[in-house]
Amino acid sequence: MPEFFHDSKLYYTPIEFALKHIGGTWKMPILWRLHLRVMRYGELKKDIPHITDKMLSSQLRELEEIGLITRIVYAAVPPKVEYQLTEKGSQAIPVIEIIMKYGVAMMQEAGIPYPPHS
Amino acid sequence: MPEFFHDSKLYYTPIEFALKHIGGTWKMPILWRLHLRVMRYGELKKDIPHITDKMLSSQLRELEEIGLITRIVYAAVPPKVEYQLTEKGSQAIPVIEIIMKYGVAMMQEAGIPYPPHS
DNA sequence: TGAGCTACTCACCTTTTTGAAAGTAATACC
DNA sequence: GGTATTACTTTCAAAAAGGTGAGTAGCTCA
Repeated sequence: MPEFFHDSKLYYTPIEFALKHIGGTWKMPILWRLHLRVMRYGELKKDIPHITDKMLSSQLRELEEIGLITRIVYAAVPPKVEYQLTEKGSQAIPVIEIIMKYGVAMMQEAGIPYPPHS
Repeated sequence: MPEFFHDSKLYYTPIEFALKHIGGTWKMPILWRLHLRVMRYGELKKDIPHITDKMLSSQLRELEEIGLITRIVYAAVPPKVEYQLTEKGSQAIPVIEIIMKYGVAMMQEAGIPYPPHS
């Protein structure tokens, strides 16, 4: 059985392990934006519709922990913090891109227009 | 805001919509096997470690509902039911493949051997 | 003095997903 | 009659994910 432990969690497949890194509702939208440019916390929050502070900061922390992004703190008041994709993080971008394209294709097959008129 | 409804559920991104089709712990492992060959319920159950009857049958029903697989019932006792990937389902295979490869790459970077000796 | 700014954290709650265990239908075979 | 077979369903429980609303630090500027 191809199963394994990592950080005291049991995984069954590489798929599960992959989605531990980039899965959930918010991780891919965050990574995608950070691959376009370095962004501050507040910029991400404005740019990602509906995300809450709790989800944004928890997901950023998780992404930092597994090494996909870097957190850069500037000693200033009010605070300034930037997030940047790492080399490891950039490996996720082609994966995210193909999932996005698949999603758009499925939407078209379902008759949903996208993007919903600009 | 690029958000939309489908089947009375609100989606924020194409990524979310894609993962509605192929996301969760079990859908990709199922689809991957069915792309290799047509399989019976019991064969899938034996081949996918740890999956329970509840998860297998519920995931198969969801995949059938959105048209990624076909359910073929033979009038026999005891029952015989086969599952087959549809044309629409086969569109998901390249996506699954790239996620699998990414998962394996992440495992190697984490020092986890895969497959864990055959 | 007091409001404003930024990047958060915390406690609590609801929803969604997954799991465990048991039960069922219909027929064949002993 | 009793057992085996296959493909399920049902109920209850647990865990994981996500959402809500409020609060905080520390300095600046009016």
